[in-house]
Amino acid sequence: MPELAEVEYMRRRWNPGLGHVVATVRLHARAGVFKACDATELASWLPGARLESSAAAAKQMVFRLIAADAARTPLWLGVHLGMTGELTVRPAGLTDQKADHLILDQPGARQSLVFSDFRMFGRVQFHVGPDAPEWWAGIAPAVTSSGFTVEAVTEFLRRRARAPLKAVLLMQERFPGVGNWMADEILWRAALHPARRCGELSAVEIKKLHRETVWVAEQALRLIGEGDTAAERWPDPPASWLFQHRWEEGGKCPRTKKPLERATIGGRTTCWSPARQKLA
DNA sequence: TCCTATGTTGTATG
DNA sequence: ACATACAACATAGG
Repeated sequence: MPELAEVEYMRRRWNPGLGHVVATVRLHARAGVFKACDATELASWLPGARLESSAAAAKQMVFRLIAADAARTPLWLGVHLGMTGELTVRPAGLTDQKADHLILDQPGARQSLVFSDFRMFGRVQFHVGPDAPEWWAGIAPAVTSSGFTVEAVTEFLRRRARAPLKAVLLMQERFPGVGNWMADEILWRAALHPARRCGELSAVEIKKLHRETVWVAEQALRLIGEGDTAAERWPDPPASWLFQHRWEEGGKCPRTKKPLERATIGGRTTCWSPARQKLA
């Protein structure tokens, strides 16, 4: 499920754990969920550590802890939700579920912090020491930051001149946090056909693409900021967004009221409004 | 049975 | 070396 704003929403779900000590850790190292980290190291460092803070960037989350050793060693716990990952806070004492991968018990708060993901495309990362690990420090500047410039987008599109716009918007090294629905939303608002080749965009079109990328990210973040993280799901955007119509059969473009189209572009199911987004 | 799914990565090909 | 395309990963639901 999770793209930029939804990842931020999931991060906040573990907020009740801030300031509390993780007494015990239970991990179920199935499939590839722990393949990006040393699960043994994680299991030896986390017990006794206190959760200090958390942050999200792109589709990555980091939870910062202070270890229980005399040196108060900083710990970095990373979570990527993949397609179906979830973070929850569970009352202490409940039995583990089938899709649970990592459970941090905080008896002082009578709760456990749980990472579950039935499809197992999610990833846990772990790093010990004062310096930020590459998987966190190496994330591209947020699309809502001053580092996301029209010039950077222009250069990026130029180097990928033959690729369809849709495929390039999904590239995390320039559009961190953008996923399938955000890419479609951005292109729809910018009135750009998803199959357009990146190299053929005018300066004005690139500017529109940049502006709508920022807008969609900002609005999505604002929207989920109003949501209750104890709820089943984050608040969906209003009906004026393509988001609300992209999956429904016979869906209509909220702007032109003409039928939407769906096809695989850039390897992903893509929805667009032919009346608004032209190829030529 | 076959198809789909809001993600990333490894591999093949150009 | 770089850009591009696509199978693979693993599971559930229509």
